[in-house]
Amino acid sequence: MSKKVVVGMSGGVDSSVTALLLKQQGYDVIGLFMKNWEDDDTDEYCSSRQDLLDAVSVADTIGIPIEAVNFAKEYRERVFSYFLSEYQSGRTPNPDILCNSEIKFKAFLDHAIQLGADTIATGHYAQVRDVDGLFQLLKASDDSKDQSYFLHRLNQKQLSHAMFPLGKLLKSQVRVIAEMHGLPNHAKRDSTGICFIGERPFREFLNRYLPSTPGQMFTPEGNLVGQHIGLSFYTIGQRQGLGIGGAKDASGEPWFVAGKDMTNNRLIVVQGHDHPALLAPCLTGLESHWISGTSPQMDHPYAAKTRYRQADAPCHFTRLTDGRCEIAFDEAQWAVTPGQSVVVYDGEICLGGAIIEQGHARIA
RNA sequence: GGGUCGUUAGCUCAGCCGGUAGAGCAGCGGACUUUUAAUCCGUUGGUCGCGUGUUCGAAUCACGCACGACCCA
Repeated sequence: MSKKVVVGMSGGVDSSVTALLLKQQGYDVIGLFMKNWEDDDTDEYCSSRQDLLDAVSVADTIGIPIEAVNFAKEYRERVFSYFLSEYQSGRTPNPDILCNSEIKFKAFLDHAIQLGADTIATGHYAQVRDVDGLFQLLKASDDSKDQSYFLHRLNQKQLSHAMFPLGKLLKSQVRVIAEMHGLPNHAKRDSTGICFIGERPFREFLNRYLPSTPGQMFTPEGNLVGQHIGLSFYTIGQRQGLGIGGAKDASGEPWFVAGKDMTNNRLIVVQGHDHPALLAPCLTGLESHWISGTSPQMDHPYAAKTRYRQADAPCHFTRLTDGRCEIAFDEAQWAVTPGQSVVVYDGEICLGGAIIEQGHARIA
């Protein structure tokens, strides 16, 4: 009897090819379609019905069973509530990281185990390596699609049950495979936006859940330069949506969000992409999570990124108390944003990371 | 009361000695992207304060008016 693997199928090309490859390798593959968001099933942004149809169609083509599961309650409780409270506190969370550690590799994994499977597979671009019983998360071969950033909060148990069959493939190869095998969604657009919620006018979406408290925009020097609609609706490094054009001493350069003064409800903005207030050579992190179970070494050169799809930046790590840590970069990083995650790499190995508490102007 | 300067796209401004207007920012759209940003590409938009005059022709010259800033009394 072949090994049973449950594949999370989204209706997209990546998870479809994942299922296809596992089937070809002889696994007993079961497809599961997750529906985790149903707040606005009626409106135009809900594409999950089409996604389900695509997933079913692909399963049919491949010749595997598929069923749908609904973790909307879990998603709302474990991911979305956090997402909202973070925004309300003025930070910029990354819900998809939580979605992986709490939904796909927890609720979904548990469900798969109940179905009699020992392993789940997803269409993530990343790799797992078993080194004498210690599971490592590695970057994908296709560096431009690497999604280890989103998976850095997985633990040993979760990784031990995970497979990422696309880890050694290029995205372009995945599309070719899909087309070769006649998968009906081989040309479907890559999905973007928050996992399960999708892409949508973000302010409008947030505004449905969060109160907006308008206030004023100031420069660090204390000059009033504009009005804001509520601090929750901005993030560090943001340029668009500020509505500031032409000031008295205007250099003609665009304006960026450099900070938030929550107590006075003020948005701090600066002019020019390279303004020093946007640069931080150092940051402190909260809720550190290390995949191996132990934190990185203090005197070892690592690389880290403070945002998804950012180039790894050389840095050094310092462990602090209470799950906090400090990361000092060789070169200052642009728009280090509280609430986002800093993810640490040792070469191709993703070590884990922490939630950014604050960027600092100088190394402590 | 007198004088100087200013009034051009949503904002800040450029348009030399006349031939019916441009740039940055903002805005909008697209690309990139399973967070949010950034970045890149493209793009809308102007009775040139109002009136009269000079001229073949005025945002550009002259005169008057309005408004604004500053200066002298």
